[in-house]
Parts: sequence; C-alpha cells; structure tokens
Amino acid sequence: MSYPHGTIGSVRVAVVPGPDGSGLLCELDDDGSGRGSPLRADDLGAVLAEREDQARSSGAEPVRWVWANGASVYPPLLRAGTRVARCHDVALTEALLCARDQSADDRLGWGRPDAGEPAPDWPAPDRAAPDWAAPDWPGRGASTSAGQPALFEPTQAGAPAPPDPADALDMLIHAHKDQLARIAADEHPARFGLLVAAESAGGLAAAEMTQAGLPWRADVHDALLTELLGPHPASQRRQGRRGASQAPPPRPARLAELAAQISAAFGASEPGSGGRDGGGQALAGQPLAGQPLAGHSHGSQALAGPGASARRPVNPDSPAQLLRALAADGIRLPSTRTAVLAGVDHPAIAPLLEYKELSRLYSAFGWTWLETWVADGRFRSEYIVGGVVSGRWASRGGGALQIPRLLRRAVVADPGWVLVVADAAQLEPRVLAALAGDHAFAAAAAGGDLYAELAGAFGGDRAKAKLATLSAMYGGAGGEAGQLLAVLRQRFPAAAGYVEAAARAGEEGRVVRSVLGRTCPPPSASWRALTGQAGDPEAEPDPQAGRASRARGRFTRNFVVQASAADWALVMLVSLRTRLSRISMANGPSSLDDPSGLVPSPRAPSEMAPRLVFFQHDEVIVHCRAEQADAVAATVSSAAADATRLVFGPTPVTFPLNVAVVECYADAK
DNA sequence: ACCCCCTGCGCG
DNA sequence: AAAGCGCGCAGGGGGT
Repeated sequence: MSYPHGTIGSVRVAVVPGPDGSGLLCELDDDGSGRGSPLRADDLGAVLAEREDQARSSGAEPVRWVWANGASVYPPLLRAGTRVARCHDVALTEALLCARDQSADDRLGWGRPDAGEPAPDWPAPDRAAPDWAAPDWPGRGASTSAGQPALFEPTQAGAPAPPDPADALDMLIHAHKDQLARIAADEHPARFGLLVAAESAGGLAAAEMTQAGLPWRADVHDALLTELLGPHPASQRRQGRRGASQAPPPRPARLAELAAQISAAFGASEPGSGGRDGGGQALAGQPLAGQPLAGHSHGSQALAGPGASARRPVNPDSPAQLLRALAADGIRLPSTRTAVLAGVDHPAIAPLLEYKELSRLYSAFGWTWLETWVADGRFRSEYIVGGVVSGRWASRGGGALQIPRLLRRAVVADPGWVLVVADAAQLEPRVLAALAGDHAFAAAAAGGDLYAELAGAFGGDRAKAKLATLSAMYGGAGGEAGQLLAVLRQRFPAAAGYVEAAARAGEEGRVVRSVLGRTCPPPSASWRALTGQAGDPEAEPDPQAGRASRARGRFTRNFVVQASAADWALVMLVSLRTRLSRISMANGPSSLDDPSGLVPSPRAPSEMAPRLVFFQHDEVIVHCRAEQADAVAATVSSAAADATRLVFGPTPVTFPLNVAVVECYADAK
C-alpha cells in the first residue's frame, strides 16, 4: 500500500469513499489545489490508518483529511477500526459559512469595534493552536461564492452520491478550496478557523461517541422502573391474545392506580374491563379513601360517588380532558402544566401530579426505550454536531441529551473501569464575563463561585445576584428581576451593555456572532414583514410587531452567551479528545492492551483506552480503566485550560470544572 | 392510515 | 409594563 509522501507536517488530503471500502485520495497544495493525480485505494481505511500511524510514530503532524461529510464518511471507517486525528468537514464548515454569509448584509456592524461593541481591554489573545487546530489557512484573497453542491449540505447525509467518484473528488477539492478562501476572508480568520477546526473535530468525536456508547445497566434501569411503576406490563400478560399487538399495552400498575384515583376524584367511574359498575367502583373508591387529602377542602362534589352522576373517566394524559373536568368542578385553568396545577385545591391534584411524573418516566424512558436503545450494555444515540443554531449539539434517538437525573443510576462503568464526569461550573455567566471585558464582573468570575462573588452588589444576597445574572442572559424581567437588573446595569455596565447591545441588534433585525464567529440566523421573512423591516415604511403599530421584535432580542441576547459557551465547550471537548489519544498511546498499548507485547495495529484499536462517552453542552464523561482515572481527570482540566486560552485568550476569568471519578453517574456531584 | 401541530416536560 | 434562552420526544387531537 504505497502512498505518495508529501511534506512532513500539516498536509491536507482529500478523501472520497468508493464502493466496498475503497476510496479515492488526493493530496492538496497549500492553496487547496489537487497535487498530482488521485490515488485509488482498495482499502481506504488501511491507507488512512497507515498514514495516521506514520505521523504518530514520527512525531509529525497528522494529516488533515478533507472529506465531504464526516457523519457519513467516518462511521464506516470506525467500524473498520480506523480512527483519524483531524479532518476538515466540508459539510459542517459549509453550515458555518452559510450562516455567516447569508446574513452578511444584515450584520450592520455587530462585531466591529467601531460600532459600539464592548471590547475587552486586556491584551489580545495569544492563540497558540494545538495540533488539531493548526491555523494553516492560506492568506489568500476572498471569494465569497456561496451555493455549494447539494452533496455538501449538512442535511443531505443520505444524498445520492455522484455516479463517478472522480467527479465527487473534483467537487470536493473545489468546495474545500473555496472554503479556505472564505475562511481567510473572515473578519477574524484565526478565530473562525479555530471554529472550523473544532467543529470538524467535533464531528469525529460525535461519531466515536456513538460507536463507544454510554455504559448502561439495563438491569438497574429495569429494577428502577419496577420499583416506581410496578412490574413490566408486557411481561405480565403475554398469554394468548390473538392479534396481541393491536391493543396498546396496559398501564403499569402504579399508573393505573393513579389514573383510577384521578377519575374517582372527578366523580367518574372506572373505565376498566371488568364492567362499568362493580369492579370499577371498588377500585376507584378504595384508593381514594386511603389517600390523604390534607389541605383539600374542595372535595364535596368531586367526591360524589361514581354511581351518582356517572361522569366519563378522565384520561390524565389529555390536557383537554383535564381542563374540562376541572372546569366542571368550578376550576378554570390556563393550562395543565405542573406549576399551574401545584397551586390548585382539588382532590385530583395530588394523584395527578404523581401520575404526570411517573407517566413521563414510563413513556419517555420506560421499558420500550430500554428495548429500543440499549444493547450490549450500551446506550447508543446519534449526536448532531451543530444541531442547535447556537452550536450546541443535538441528538437523534433516545433523547440522549435529556436523560432524567433519576436514571443516572443506570449509567455504571464496566467492572474495573470508572466514569470521569466533568462539568463546567457556571459556564454561561463566566463566558459573559470573559466576552464583555467588564473588570468588576470578571473579577467576580475569577473565583470559584461567581454568584457569591457578585452577591456584595446585591446586599449580600447570592440568590438575587444569580437571578439578576440569569435575567441579563435570558432577557427575563418578571417580578423582582427588573429591579435586580437595574442594579446589575449600574454596577456592571459593560457586562449588562454587552447583552443589551446584542438584544438591540436582534430587535432591529440584525444578526450576532459568538466569540469564535458562529452567526445566528437572520430574521424570517414573516418577522420582517411583521416588524416593518421588510421595506414597508408605514409600520403599523401592531402589538404583535413589538412582541416579535422583543422576542428576537431575547434570542440574540441569549445567543451571544449560549453560542460562545458552546464554542468553549466544543474546544474543550476536542482538546480533550486529542489529549486522551495521547494518553492511550503513552500509557500503553503494549502494557495494557496487548499481552503478547506486539504493537497493536491502528486497525485493532485499543480496547483499554479511555473513551469519551458523553457530551451534554457543558459536561463530559470519559469511561476509562480505574488506574487511569487520575490521569484522565488531570487531562480534562488541561483541556479546559486549553479552551479558555484558545477561545478567550488571556483573561482573569476562570472556568473551573467539577470533576468526579465515580462508578455510577448518579454519584457525581 | 398518516401527517402535523399543540401541549407538556426532560435536559442544559 | 412585560418578556427570560435552546433543544428532543411522546401523546392527544384534528385534518386529510
């Protein structure tokens, strides 16, 4: 397997997969042009692995593989045992560039120092880049051609490939070359280049995390469900019902019990199968009698026996039915949200609140979820890099980023392994402090508890300091928040000014960018029409317009903070990924992985290496051998320091991590 | 039978 | 004066 060797150092090689594990490769010149003629590889994974291995053993910089869409290219390589250190993901990059370029005319100065943007007055960042982020962009002129082939659209993962891989390679090389120029033409090419590199590396991390899976103990999960809900309904019945798949499975025992109590509290009979009167009455009446009704004085008509005025049973899963039933008892509510129900005095409320909590667990993370998403002791979901406009990741399948805290009990390390759980403490307010260059605010963010440090400005009340800060970042001003916000504005004018400038930009229809240059979406056509920004001068004083305008202001206000926090977290994640791969190489394949003493081929990657297994906005989990826990914990902290330096440069603001080494996720924190 | 929107709630 | 931000997923309910 020979491959033409170019310069040692930062080399870009375009890659297009072909049929049956084959592929086409072409080394690229510094300006992105193809160098020489393409090489066809029968076993693409082997060629990539060989080249990765070469770089590792020689200490040279690894190749940056340029491919159209890592989400489709990389998983097959992973399955074949090939991991790569770095890449340029044309699809992810195109999404970043499109967001920037389609809004270029609307930006109107946000991000330029002369436009009133608060700017940090500490020294300019020193952004010595690590190897995955080497700013090897050519300093070429700008060509801002938009409109790439659909092949590279991030949403087109399954798009039909061009018939000829050679054509695909040409398109790839052209698109990449164009992207290099557009990146170089950014207002802040180094920062934007860092974002591109980090986003691309995030694509690698995402695919690797899907492959690894989150350790998940189905038996622990099942026991928890059984304890709270009763036995698994499907395993109860199962006796001969023809067409058994037709009927929905019966509610678990505890949910059925609560549903009966709720219906009974509304004076309805039980819908149960055993006949409307007999069994239903007994079932409905009995638990209610035993239910402590302390504090409920409303019960007179609600307690009317089921036989008396046989109301229809109320389905607690139906907000509409609940509202009707409550109205029939003289209680009119705007919604059936838990917060609304909590203040209501009615005998159905207590069982209803319990029902809602358990029913959510059952429907979202019950036995069906377990059977669907957990296999071989792993929960595997797909991560969507940049799936949120702010740059946060989204997930597809299993609600991976919404796992109830309760179920963290089921996330347990393998025997001999541990979970290193690390989350960034108070990330968003610290990001605001670093962004805004507010000396007083940044001084507070230099300590371990930002809100406690701010409390002095709020009469020593930490809770008030927290509420004020959150209101500034989210745009809330209800209740007490308005006053607290005024205090914050007075004591920390630059911090408040930063988010308020972002809010103003949004209200006026402009776009804003994160610290690394991720751009928020422009307003929709309907928004512009509504707010009179569409060129219609006689702006009608539509109250809708004001609301829409302020809603967008809250969005952009939050975007600058949330997206910059996502920048930091993403850089932290990919730095951690790189550092972990070094640990696994240093510590030893020979000592840990390979009792035979043979150097393992990159195609048979270490089973013992630390693995990133979870990433949730500001939190990561690494699954590693117990004896590596200390090294991994230190590595996470180093990665956080990398992120702070690369994203914000020198800053007094600290970004502390809570790091826990545990066997069970629930024991972290 | 299928699709779409709404409500509600889990996470950050 | 009033308004907090971003997602994914399940179930209900109406429409086709």
